Amino acid sequence: MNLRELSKRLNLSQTTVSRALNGYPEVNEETRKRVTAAAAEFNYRPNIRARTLATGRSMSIGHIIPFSKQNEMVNIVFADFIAGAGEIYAQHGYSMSLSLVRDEDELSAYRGVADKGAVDGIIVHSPARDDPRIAFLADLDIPFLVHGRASEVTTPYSWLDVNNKRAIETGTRHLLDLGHRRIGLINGEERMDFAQRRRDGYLAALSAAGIAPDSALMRSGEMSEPYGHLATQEMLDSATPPTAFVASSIVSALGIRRALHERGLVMGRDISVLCFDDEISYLPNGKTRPVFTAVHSSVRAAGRRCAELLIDQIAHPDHKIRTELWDAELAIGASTGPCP
Amino acid sequence: MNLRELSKRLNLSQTTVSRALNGYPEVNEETRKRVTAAAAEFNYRPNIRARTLATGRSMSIGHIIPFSKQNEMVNIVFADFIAGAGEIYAQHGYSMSLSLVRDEDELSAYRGVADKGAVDGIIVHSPARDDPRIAFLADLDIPFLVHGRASEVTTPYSWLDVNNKRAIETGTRHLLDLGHRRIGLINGEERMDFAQRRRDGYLAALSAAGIAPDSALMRSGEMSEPYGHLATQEMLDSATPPTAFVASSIVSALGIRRALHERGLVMGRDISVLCFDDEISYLPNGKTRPVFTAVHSSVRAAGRRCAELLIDQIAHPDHKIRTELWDAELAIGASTGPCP
DNA sequence: TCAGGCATCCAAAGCGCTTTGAAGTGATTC
DNA sequence: GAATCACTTCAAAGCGCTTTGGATGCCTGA
Repeated sequence: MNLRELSKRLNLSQTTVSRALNGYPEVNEETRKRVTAAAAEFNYRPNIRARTLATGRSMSIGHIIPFSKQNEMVNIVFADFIAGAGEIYAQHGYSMSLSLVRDEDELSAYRGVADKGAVDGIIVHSPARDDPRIAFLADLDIPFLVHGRASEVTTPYSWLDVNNKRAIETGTRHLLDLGHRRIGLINGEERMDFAQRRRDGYLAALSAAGIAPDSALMRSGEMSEPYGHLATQEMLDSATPPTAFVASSIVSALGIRRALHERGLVMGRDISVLCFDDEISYLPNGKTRPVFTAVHSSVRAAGRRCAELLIDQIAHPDHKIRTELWDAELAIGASTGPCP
Repeated sequence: MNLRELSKRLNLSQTTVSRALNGYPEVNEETRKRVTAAAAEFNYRPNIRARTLATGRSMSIGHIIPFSKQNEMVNIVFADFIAGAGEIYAQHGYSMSLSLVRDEDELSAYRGVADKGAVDGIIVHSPARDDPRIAFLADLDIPFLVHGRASEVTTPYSWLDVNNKRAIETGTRHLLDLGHRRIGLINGEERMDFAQRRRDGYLAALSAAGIAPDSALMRSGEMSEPYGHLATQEMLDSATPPTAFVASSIVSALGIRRALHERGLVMGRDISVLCFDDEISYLPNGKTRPVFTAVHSSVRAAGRRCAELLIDQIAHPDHKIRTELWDAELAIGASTGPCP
């Protein structure tokens, strides 16, 4: 049952039926009732593909999600970001189209996203510092927005990011204020822009306190529980172990906690732990009394806001670039205390 | 630059240009070269919307992901499932379209998925026991496959599921074999089909060992770290605390571990913990020596297989229903030991 | 010489919608 | 009585591709 068929049965033109169903004003109320009744009776549902071609808009937003072949990991925060963005999309009648693209894949692998007309806009996740996707998309002349930034990219582009540097700088200063002098950093992979910025924040805080960085205290790798565990073990085994840790993710922090427990160390007393907390829904840090002292910023809220910004950008292609920098907040939890 | 424009410049018909670009045999090699060269030169990319309308296939698979308003959670395993499915889709030229649908939303909220022509097939996630989506989709007459099952639904449908009952039954028996008699169950929400089946497995194992179930030892709720923590605390505070726990997820198991540590209890010695492990990429349980004794089954592999089954179903709409039941494997880790 | 076959290419008809521009009603106004 | 207007409705032209059902020319073999 398509529009032509339906309009024939109603003895009306396709125009009228289409307008009746889409709520246009120039159609008699009585006619509209007849039409909607018939549509329901014959179980008519418009073909979205045809509509999409006729209107020139696909009402769909693409998400490009990198995932590394190496560790077969999708970024931890992704599910919550999507949940936030999905909420906004639903409100505006958009749907969401995903492409998981391996690190090593060609840019041409953005099938279903970069294809002309497949989506009305694109959100880019977890950019690397010199992410080639950004120039590629700018060239494609399609609205897009980056969650995060790519410091080495010179093309202008829209983005929303957390002030990662300031966040970790603040967190590290908190540990310094507690008297810690040897602070371990367990970071994400530093080709990722956010990881680089977090390291910068860590270094800035040390430097402000007049402490020389020690490369033995800085690790970067996948943000998984076992990596946090491993890195902690190794640092604690050194001759001059750290008295505190800064973790780039609450997931790595879980690994730190496990390593400390195994050695009978009490978190917040013997060793302090501070982490960046994206407020992942199934790993909440506790509202009133956080388990981990953390700088936190809701990735779900970021998803919502990115969706809003992109939709706005699609609606008004005139003023192009928009950027937003969010500050993370420090919340003191049970995992930090004065340097013993 | 569209097909017509391009064919004009080449002094060829649209037919020939289209065929040249899509690799049909009935076009001169020389002409094909000219065409591909011109396509590259003018940066021609076919409009996917038009193709989709002309071919009648959207080359896109929809995923319906429920998420509960209540706890604002997207199922933990979702990201890895998607990563697996996405791999297969990429191989077959499909893209992936997501709809996050709130529990309380009407079925009509499946915009962009149930819309006619938007997708060629659908994967349904985390079905409830009487999930209304299944009958709805069967009615829509579109290929779909359920990851999991819905016991109370009578309409036949395709599915892939883990044998949740047997898995937890096996796990529970392992604890019983170690001498445990009071075993706590920390389950997911039991309107979810898998949670119900896991409870069934737990009860079956107890019953086989001649142990009467104790409702004080059975909890169900969101599969988050804090819930695991809370449930454990409460059970340990009872007059007759359990000596072992069965957790429905590795995430709840993390909460159990935290609660035990807080009380100075050693996991695997004082209290045993067994969990169901979906092999989430950033919470791996350890290959050689698992942290948790667990019944495990890869949700990423499930994603891959679901994608394969659905694509096959789309290609051969004739033999309709296909089902697959996977067995989870028990792997002994460090978290279980003889009842003290 | 001509039928038949092969290799290329093409015109045109969709796919199922939206939207433009125009036209058909009565009712109202001058 | 003609002109104007608001309200409805419609025919038809796209949107940009794929695909059907021929054409066209050239070569082969009888």
